[in-house]
Amino acid sequence: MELSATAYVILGMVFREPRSGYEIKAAVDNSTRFFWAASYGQIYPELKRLSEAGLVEGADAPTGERRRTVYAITGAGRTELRDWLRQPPATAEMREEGLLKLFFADALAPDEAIEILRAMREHRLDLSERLRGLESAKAEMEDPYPLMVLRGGIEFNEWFAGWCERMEAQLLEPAPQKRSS
Amino acid sequence: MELSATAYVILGMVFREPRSGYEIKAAVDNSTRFFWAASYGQIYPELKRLSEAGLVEGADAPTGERRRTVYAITGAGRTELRDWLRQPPATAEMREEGLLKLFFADALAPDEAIEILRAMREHRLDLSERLRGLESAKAEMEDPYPLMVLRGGIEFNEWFAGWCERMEAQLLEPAPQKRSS
DNA sequence: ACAGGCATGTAAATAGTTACATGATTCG
DNA sequence: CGAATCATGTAACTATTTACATGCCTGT
Repeated sequence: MELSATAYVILGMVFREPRSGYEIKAAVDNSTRFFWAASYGQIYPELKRLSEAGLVEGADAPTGERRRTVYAITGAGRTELRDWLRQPPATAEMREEGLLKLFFADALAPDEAIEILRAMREHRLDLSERLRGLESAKAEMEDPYPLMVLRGGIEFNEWFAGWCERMEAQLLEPAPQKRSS
Repeated sequence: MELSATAYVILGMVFREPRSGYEIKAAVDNSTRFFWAASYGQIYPELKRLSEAGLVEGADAPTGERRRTVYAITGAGRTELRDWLRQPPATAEMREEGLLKLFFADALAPDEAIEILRAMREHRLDLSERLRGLESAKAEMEDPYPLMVLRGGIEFNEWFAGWCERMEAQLLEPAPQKRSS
C-alpha cells in the first residue's frame, strides 16, 4: 500500500480517538505542524481515500443541524500505521530562509548580516515561547511522546537562538590580527 | 518584482562569479542544499526567466563542441538580490519524519520508540560527518558567511544527535517511582 | 570501448498552499 | 445581532521532484 505522508499523519491522529477532519487539522496545528504540516486541501481528500481503502471509517456525528463526520481507525489502519512507524525515517528537510540570506550576506554590509541573525534569533525565541504555551496541556497526557517531541522543539529553538547570538557576537568582534609574536 | 525563492538562490550563486546552470546545481548541492534545495527542473527554467527579466545575462562558453552557457549577474540583479537580503526572512520550515514517528510512537512498544531515536541520531551523525568533509574547502574562502553557515550546520546536527541520545537514555531509565517520602 | 562526469533541457507526476464557497452554532 | 468558531469541501495555483532525452568529453 502506497500512502502519502499526510495519510500517516491522519492515521496517527485518529489512532487514540476518532476525530473529524476539522479536529485533525486543529490537532496538527498545535503539535506536528512545527515539523510536519497539513492543510484542509490535503486532509479532506485524503480522508476520503483512506475511507475507501478501509483504513479509517467515518461515522455521522452532527452537532445539531451542522453535519459532521468523525473518523475512526480500523484494524487494517492500525496495522498500516505500525508498519510505517517501523520503517526507518526517510525524509528530513529544512527550509530556512534566514540561513540562505546569511549564506549570501557577503553582498551586504557587515551590520546587515548581523541584522539577519538578529531577526532569526527573535523568530526562534518567539517560537520557543509559543511552544512553551502548549506545554502544560501536553504535560497531563498519558502518552509521553508528544511531550517529549514538544520539549525537543523548545530546546531546539532555544539552541538555535543561542547560536544566532554567538554568531552576532562573533561578527561584532574586531577581526583577529595576524601578528608574528 | 515578484521572484521565486529559487530565483534568489540563483542570483546569490552567480553574484561572485558567472556560472552555468550545471555549476549552480553543483554549488547548491554542496552548500545550501541542507537548508534550501533546487533541482534542474527549477534552475534551467528560472535562468531563462531571470535572463528575460534582465537580472542575469547569459554568455556562450562552450567546452569544445559541448555547448555551455554561463550566466553573470547584472546591475539590476545585484540590486534585486540586495533588496531581498534586506527583507526579514519569511519562511522557516522543517519536515522531520523521525519526529513525526516519535510523536506517534505510543502505537509501538517502547524499544521500538528507542529505535526511531537511534535511527535519527545515526542520520544526524552521518550528516555532520559529511558537512565536516566540506569544511576545509570553505575554510580558505575570503567570504566568511558560507563557512559560518556550514559550521552552524555541523553544530546543529551534533546538537540534534545529542538530544536523540539523551532521549534514548531517558526511555531506557526505569520509570520514576512516585513515593511519598 | 565504456564508464562517468559535463551539460541542457522538458514532461509528468506529486505535493502543498491559498482562496473561496457554503452554512451552522455559540458567545458576548 | 454580529463575530468568531465549527465544519466540509473544491479549484486554482505554485512548487518541487523525478524521470527521461540528448549528446559531448575525459580517463582507463
